[in-house]
This record gives sequence, C-alpha cells and structure tokens, in this order.
Amino acid sequence: MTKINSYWLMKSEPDVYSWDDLVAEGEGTWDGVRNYTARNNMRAMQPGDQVFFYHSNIGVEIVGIAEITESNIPDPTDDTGRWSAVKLKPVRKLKRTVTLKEIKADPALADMDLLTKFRLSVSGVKPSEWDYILKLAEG
DNA sequence: GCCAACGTTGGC
DNA sequence: GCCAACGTTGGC
Repeated sequence: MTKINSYWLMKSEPDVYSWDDLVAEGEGTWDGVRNYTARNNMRAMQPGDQVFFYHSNIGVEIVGIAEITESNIPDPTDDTGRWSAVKLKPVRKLKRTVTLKEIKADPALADMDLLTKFRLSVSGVKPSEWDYILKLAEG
C-alpha cells in the first residue's frame, strides 16, 4: 500500500469543536462525517499524517497542526457501518493563523481543495501547499 | 439509473 | 440571517 497523501485539512466550527477543545482533550475522535468524499479522504489517512486544523464560520482560518493517531476506525455515532472516523492529537498551534482570505488572495494556493471544493470538511493538501502555508504562518 | 427535491455547509 | 453551492435521497 503506497501512501498517496500525507497532508490534510479538516474543518470544524469552533463553537462546536475548536482547536482549544482538541488541546484540552489531548486526543480527539473525528466522527459524524456524512460525506463520501470526506470519508474516502479519511480512509486514506494513516497514523502520522499531518493535518491543518481549520476553523469554519468563526475565524475562518487555519489555526494549528494536528497529527493522525488512528485511522479507519468505525464511526461511533453511526449504526449503519457505512462511515469511518479517525483519531488525532494536537501537534502545535501556528505562530499566526492563516485566513481563508489570504489563501484566496494567493495565486500559489488557488488550486487548493479548500477553495475548489469549499464545502468539503476533510480535504487533501499537497506537499507544496503545506510547505507554502507553513512558511506564511511561521516564516 | 436519472433527475428533481431537499437538506446541509459555510462564507459573507 | 441570508443565500449559493452542492451532496444526498428517493420516486419513477
């Protein structure tokens, strides 16, 4: 099994589950996803994969980096067996957040799934995009 | 298997 | 709070 992608972006509404909630918990289970594309992305994840944690609705920005600790586990909120979940832990908060506005304004990031499939809650990030955003956030 | 209706997401 | 985008459901 070859690794296709190691970088991801996961969206959460901060008033439901924020970066601080993840930090407080130490490890979070990402469940309740009811979108096939998002689920397929989650199934492709492997422990050790890096994830941008993104706040939707409020803030609308990437706030931190998390790491997948367990992948392809059954969704505890699902009784049909169709859906999957992953577990992740916080790695670190970005030195400064990177807003959607910035991402939209930057031609280097125009192809991000975040923009082209903006309703997708779990999307892939290319290594080049990952590096670029890290550079924006931390120089 | 098509497609209209419906529901949800998420930016503004 | 509104509305556009788009994924899912269900009737046929």
